[in-house]
Amino acid sequence: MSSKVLKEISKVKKENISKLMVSFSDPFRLDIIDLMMDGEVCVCDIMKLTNLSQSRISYHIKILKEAGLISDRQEGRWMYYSLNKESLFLIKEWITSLMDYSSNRKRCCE
Amino acid sequence: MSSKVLKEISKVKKENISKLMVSFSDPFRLDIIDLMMDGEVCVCDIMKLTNLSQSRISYHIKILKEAGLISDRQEGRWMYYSLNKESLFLIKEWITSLMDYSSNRKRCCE
DNA sequence: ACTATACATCAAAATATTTTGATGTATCAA
DNA sequence: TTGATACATCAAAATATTTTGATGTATAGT
Repeated sequence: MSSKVLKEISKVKKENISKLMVSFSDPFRLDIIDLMMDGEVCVCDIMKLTNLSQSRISYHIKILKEAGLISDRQEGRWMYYSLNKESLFLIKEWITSLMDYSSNRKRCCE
Repeated sequence: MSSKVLKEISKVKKENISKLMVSFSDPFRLDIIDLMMDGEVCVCDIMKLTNLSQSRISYHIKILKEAGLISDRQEGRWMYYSLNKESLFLIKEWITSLMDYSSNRKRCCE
């Protein structure tokens, strides 16, 4: 399967980006990400602010974590989650390279 | 449901971004997007280069189109698809605003 | 008018993701 | 050590997405 831009930034990164995009593809995850904009949040914060159930939040947090989008830090009984700037940078980099795609039009099927 | 950054860039744009992210969340769609990097492609091109079935490609193309990520142009029996720079810009803008999130750490649950 | 090509659309089946509710684990405070 | 809190994990159910194969539509060439 051809993959110009994605191949350029390596196979590993392609999988990273794929997971990051999946992270962003759910509206509840977008809301959770949005809550992390101000800094760290714990699951209890997210519960209060979104009315999602605890296990439901844990499920989405897990996906964000496995995508490398967030980091966690334990403090007693609380888990604090926050956004990883490196991951955001990776996506931005990819979007930028997509945007720089050559705009010269070609014909096909000839 | 709270949505700071997303709210800033309007409800309509939030839905746009959500759809764009869904577009990127499938590996085959990422491959199709990648093929469009060099300019326009037709379904037949994508078939040749990816070995996906025609209806399968049509299905994914439809999702990309509904997300506003690609434009089409008909020429005889062929449909030519290409990436929309505006959509890519929208995503980049969003990622950028996410990256600019304030890094001051807060406590919660107190 | 007939046939082939290029693609879209549809319904059913296959598959994947998400949600729920129950249970498990670690921490803390009394 | 007991009970409460904060969260993770699990299996089953609910739901959503994707794939397949068949059929439909428009265009083009003969």
